[in-house]
Amino acid sequence: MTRLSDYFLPTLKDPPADAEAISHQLLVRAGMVRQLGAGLWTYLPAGWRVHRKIEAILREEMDAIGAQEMLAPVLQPAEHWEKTGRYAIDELFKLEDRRGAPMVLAMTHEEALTSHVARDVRSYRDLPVMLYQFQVKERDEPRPRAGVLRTREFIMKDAYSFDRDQDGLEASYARQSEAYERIFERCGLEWYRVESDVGMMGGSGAHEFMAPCAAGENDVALSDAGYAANVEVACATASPIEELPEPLAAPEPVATPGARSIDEVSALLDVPRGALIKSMPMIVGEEERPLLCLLRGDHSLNEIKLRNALGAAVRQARQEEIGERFGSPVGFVGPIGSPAGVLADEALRGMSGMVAGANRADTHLLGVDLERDLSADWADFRTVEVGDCCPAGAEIRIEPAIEVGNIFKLGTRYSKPLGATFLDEDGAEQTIVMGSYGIGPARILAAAVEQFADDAGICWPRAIAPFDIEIVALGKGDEEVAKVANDLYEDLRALGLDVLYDDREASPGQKFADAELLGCPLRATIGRRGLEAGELELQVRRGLEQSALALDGAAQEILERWQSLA
RNA sequence: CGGGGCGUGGCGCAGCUUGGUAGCGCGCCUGCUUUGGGAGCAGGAGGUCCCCGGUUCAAAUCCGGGCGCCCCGACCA
Repeated sequence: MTRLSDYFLPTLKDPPADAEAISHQLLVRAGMVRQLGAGLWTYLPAGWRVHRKIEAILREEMDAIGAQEMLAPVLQPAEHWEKTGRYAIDELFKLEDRRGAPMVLAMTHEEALTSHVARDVRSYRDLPVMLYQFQVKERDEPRPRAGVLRTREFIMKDAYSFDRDQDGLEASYARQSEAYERIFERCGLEWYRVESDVGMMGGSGAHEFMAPCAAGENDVALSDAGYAANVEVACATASPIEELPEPLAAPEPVATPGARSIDEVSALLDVPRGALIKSMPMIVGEEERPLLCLLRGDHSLNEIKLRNALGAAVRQARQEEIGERFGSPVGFVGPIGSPAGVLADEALRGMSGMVAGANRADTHLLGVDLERDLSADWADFRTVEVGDCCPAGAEIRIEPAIEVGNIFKLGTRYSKPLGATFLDEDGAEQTIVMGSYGIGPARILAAAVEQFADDAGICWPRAIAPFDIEIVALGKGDEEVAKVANDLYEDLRALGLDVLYDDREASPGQKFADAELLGCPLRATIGRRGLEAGELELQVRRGLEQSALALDGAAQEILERWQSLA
């Protein structure tokens, strides 16, 4: 019997001073997690129960699509990471064994799993295969934050698909995606699937599963027409600029002494910020090629989109490089007459009467029309903004969300360097086509706290609550109360519910407060008052609605109520 | 990596400016009373004041160095 009097659930009246995020505060206060170091968290019994419930759901859904559970080590020889070129990643923990051999702590398991498949899969007959595990990941995060949301060590469900060709990958990817939808639905989260950047994973396509919440680290662009994308990759049509200056037959210089920023120039010339052309000196790729990137003055550059458009790494030019490579004083850089290549953002198409830097101190040009005045390359590399229009014409809004899962089409990013190949029907050697699919149970847990908490504490979705119901017995030493509580406990257990029994010698207020903090979906209160009427009181945690229940047949009634909860 | 903040009993904090007995609330232990919304009374336990060094008769307090943690940004499957 799980009695609170001997269960390790150290609750706190006040949140730790350094906790900011709601999930951070509540998980600590409710006695579910404790911090061991920056980004290093221990799950106490109640918190671990939630984690395990989430794992169970993941396991069922992975098994249901034919994925096979296994386990690979966290500590790995560096060799495999050198082969895939990921040994240089800053977030990768590196160490040496006693012989001085370079080792790493895995941040994900593509190298390990792909190596095994490379060794043991030889024939098209062995494919496709989908493997998964729950395993610790280690990442030397530059900044762990928000309690359990961004940590240096965490458990991930990571799955990997191995197919013989792109069609196979597409099918595996679709199966995983559908499983993910069922998983987040079952966990009771509010969630959506968005297009995402492939990032350091490499590969040809990716989606993220996002749970909207205040503590979210990602910004997601959404529209009522169903558009959903991480702002890192989101594309939209810009809202037009009102009151553009008159177009001119040709660009004309204008004195703008000391006006180096968009705001200064806009104020000095009395034109909207969007009438300016923002010229951003960038340096592209290994070869350090200078490139002048042009944006509407009120827009901002999205380095990820730019990198993806160029297919190369980019960075902003340093102050001294601007003079040397872009031939202009800082603050007056512009496209016309620029020695560097020019790449204009699509939002500038068709605009005339624009203001741009003149590549001369204290001077700008009026009446610039990019398509008329120079031949630039064009691409979409601006960050979308609230009020833009999605492809279906609906207005874009942006909200914070936490990434709870992601799926990647890896292609041959790992199979090629690790030699994961097979022989096809014709005896020809082919490279395996891969996908990878990750979910962080801790993030599901934290997102659920964030999404459903109220002033009193956590309100767990039914499927992942540490316990289904908490019985609160009132009245110290009242044997009848204790007996009724005990009986109810056993009856509910027999019906398959997880029950927590608060049998402590604490005041009613304290017990109620702790129960609401922990957030089990139901609370059954048994006290003298109710007993005399032959009743107990049932509280639904979400909404705190209370009702009286006849003691006779209470367990069955409670089960039915529980089944009807979200 | 840049900016800011914090480190004093389990939690939240005061004390530091102006050096001299380490304090408050909550929690914890014991006893009695109390039991439908964080109870009352009485008694009690618990602190290398983050660490190292310096100044001083004397350092939580002043000085130097280090470490840890949090927040913002950069970064980030």
